[in-house]
Amino acid sequence: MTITSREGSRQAGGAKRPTMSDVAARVGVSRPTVSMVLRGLDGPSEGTRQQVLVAAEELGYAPDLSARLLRRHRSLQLGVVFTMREPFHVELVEHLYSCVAARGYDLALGALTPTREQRHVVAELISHRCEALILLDTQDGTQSLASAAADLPVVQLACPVADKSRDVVRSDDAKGVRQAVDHLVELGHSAISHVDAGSRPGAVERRRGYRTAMKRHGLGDRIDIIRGDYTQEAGSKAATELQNRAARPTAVITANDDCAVGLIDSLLREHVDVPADISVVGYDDSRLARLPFVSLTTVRQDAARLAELAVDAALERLETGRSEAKKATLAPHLVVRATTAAPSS
Amino acid sequence: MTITSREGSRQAGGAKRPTMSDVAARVGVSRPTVSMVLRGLDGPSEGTRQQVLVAAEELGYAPDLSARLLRRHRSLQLGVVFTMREPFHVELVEHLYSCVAARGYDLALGALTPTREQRHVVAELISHRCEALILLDTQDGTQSLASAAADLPVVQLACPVADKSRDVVRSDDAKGVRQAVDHLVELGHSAISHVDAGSRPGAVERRRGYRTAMKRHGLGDRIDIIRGDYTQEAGSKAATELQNRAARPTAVITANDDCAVGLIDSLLREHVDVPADISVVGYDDSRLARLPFVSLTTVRQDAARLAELAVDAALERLETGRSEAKKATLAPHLVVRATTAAPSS
DNA sequence: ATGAAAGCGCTAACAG
DNA sequence: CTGTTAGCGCTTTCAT
Repeated sequence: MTITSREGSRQAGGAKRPTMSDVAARVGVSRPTVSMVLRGLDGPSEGTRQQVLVAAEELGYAPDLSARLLRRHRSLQLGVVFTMREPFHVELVEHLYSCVAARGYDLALGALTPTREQRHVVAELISHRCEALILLDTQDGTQSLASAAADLPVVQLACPVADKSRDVVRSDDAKGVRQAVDHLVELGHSAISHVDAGSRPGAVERRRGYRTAMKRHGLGDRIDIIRGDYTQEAGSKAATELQNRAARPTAVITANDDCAVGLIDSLLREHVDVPADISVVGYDDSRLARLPFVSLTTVRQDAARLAELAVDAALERLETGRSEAKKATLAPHLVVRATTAAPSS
Repeated sequence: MTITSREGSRQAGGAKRPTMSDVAARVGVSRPTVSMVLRGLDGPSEGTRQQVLVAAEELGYAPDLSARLLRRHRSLQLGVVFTMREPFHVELVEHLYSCVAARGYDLALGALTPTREQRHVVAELISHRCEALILLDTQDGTQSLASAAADLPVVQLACPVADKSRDVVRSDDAKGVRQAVDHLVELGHSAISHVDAGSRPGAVERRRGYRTAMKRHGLGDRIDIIRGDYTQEAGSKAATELQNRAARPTAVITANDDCAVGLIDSLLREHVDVPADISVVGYDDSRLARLPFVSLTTVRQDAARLAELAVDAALERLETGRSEAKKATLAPHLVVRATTAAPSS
C-alpha cells in the first residue's frame, strides 16, 4: 500500500485525522459498515468486525461527534450549569456523570465563573446542541433562560425557583432544617441561631424551615438570623459577629457544611470549643462533613439520588415527550456526629 | 403542541430549531449572507446586517457549532483535563476560561471523576475535536495519551511529568519548598517535617526541594517525610501520626493548602496550637489559604499567569506550528501569614 | 454586495 | 450481510 500524501505531510498540528473512509479503505469495506461496527450494531460479520476494529485502532481513528450529531440530530448530551467552587455542586456533577453514562448520554459541563454568567453559559450549551439543561444554580433568576431555552427541557436540581413550567428536583430543605432544630431542642438548646445564605438558591426555604421550627417549639422570640453564604468565609464572618455579642447562642444551624466549617474553625481559633461551648449543624453532608476530624452533625441530602432523579426527569421529557412540569422532593435526614451536644449550663 | 405543517412527528421538545436558512428566508437573503453577518465579517451592507440580526433574534436562532466545526475544520476548542475536587485546579480552570475567551477560543471541560479515568476523558475531548489538550493532572502517567493524542498539542499545566516532547508550564516547586524551609530555619526551627503527596503530580519535586533544602541547612539527618495527599483528609491523618509520636516536629511543610488545613484543624481539636506549638506551611496560596480565619503561610503559585502561559503554549503550537517542546517555569514565592512563628521554648 | 454550488464526516434508508 | 445514495447546517469558493 502506498503512502498517501496525508501521511507524508505530518506536522505539528498538521497531521490529518483519519476518517471513517480511511478505515473503510484499509479494510476494503464501505463506510456504513465501519459505522455499524464502531457503534456495535449487528449486521457486519464477525470477520469484518474484527478487521475494522483492528484497522481503526491501528490508524488511531476517533469518531467525530460533530459529524455524527449533525447527521443524527441528536447530541445525546445534557448540559449542566453549575459552580465549580461549590463542593456540593461538584458532588452532584460527579453523580450526574455516572447517571447519564448508564443511560447512553453524555454530560456537557457549563461552569459558572466570575467571567461567565448564566446567560453566556446557557447560550454556549445550546449552541453545542445539548438536548436538555440541568441547572444547579439560577444565578440571575430564571429570566435569562426564558428566550434561549424556551424549547429545551430544563431541570432545576437543588435550586428551587418559582417557575411552574420547569421540572424541579430538590430536597425538602425546610424539613431538613426543622430536623436540625428539633435535634438541638431535644439536647436542651433554646438559643439557636441560623446563619443563612442570603439570596442564594435554597436559602429562602432553609430560613423558612428555621423560623417555622423555632415557633413550633415556642422559641419564636429567640429567632436569630445571621446573614451568610455557602462559603467557609461566610461562616468565619458569622463567628466574628457572634464573638462581638454580649450573649452567644448555644447552637448554630448554618447554611451548609462549608459555612459550618468556617464557623467552627474561627471559633476554635478563639478557643471556643465545639460542641462543648457551642453546637454547630451543617447542611449537605458533603465530603467535608464526613472527614473524620470534622465529623460534622449535618443534614444529609442524597446527592446520588437527586442526580438520578434529575437525569430521569430530563430523559423522560426527551424520550416520552412528557410536557407537564414534574416536582420531585426528597426527604433529607439529620446525621448526628460530633459537633452537637447538650449545652453546658 | 399540535402537529406542524412540514413534518408530523417531532422529537420531544417540540419546535424545530431555526436554522440559518430560516433566518435567510425571513429576511429574503441567502444563507452565506446571514453567515457573514452573524460572524461579524464585513461584506453585507449595514441594512442587511440589521435585518438579519433582528430576524435571528426574533426566531431565537442559535448557531450550530457542530455544523460550523464540520465545515471549518476548526473547533476553536481547547480541552482541559482536571479534577473538580481540587480547589487549585478549579482556580486554574477559571483563569483558563478568561484566557481562551480573550483569544477567541473556547474551553471544553473534561473532568476526572471516580468513574471517568484519564483515558476515557481524553478520548471524549478528542472526539469533540479539541485542537489541543491542557492537562492539570496525569492520572495514569503519560501512557494512555500516547496513542490517542499523538497528533495533538498537549500542555501539562502544573503537573510535571518526564515527557520531553510535551510543553510543560509549572512553578518551580522545589524552589518553593526550599523557601518554606529557609523561612522556618530562620525562625529557629530544625525539626521540620514534610507531609508529601505520595505519587500525585508535583509531589516528587516538592519532596526533592525539601530534602535538598534540609541538607543545605545541615539538617540532613532530621529529614522526615510523612506520606500524604492533596486533601484535607491526608492532613488530618498526618496530624494523627504526629500525635502518636514521642517527639513532635516543631514545623510542618504540607503538600498543599488543603492538606495544611486538614492538619491544622485536627491539631486544633487536640488543643495543639498553631503556630504556638507547631508551625505549618501550605502550598498554592489558594482561596482557602487567604481566608482571614485560616491565614495560612503558604507558597504562592501565580494561577493566572500559569493559565496564561499554558494557553499561549497551546495556541502557539496551533497557530505558528511550533513543534519543539517548550518548558516554562515560574518562580513561586512564600507568603508569610499567621501559621508560622518561632518555636516555643 | 450577494447568490449558487460544493462538501466537511457521518448515518438513515434502501438496494442488492 | 454489505454497498449506494442522499443530506444534516454550515462555510468556502467562485460567479454574478
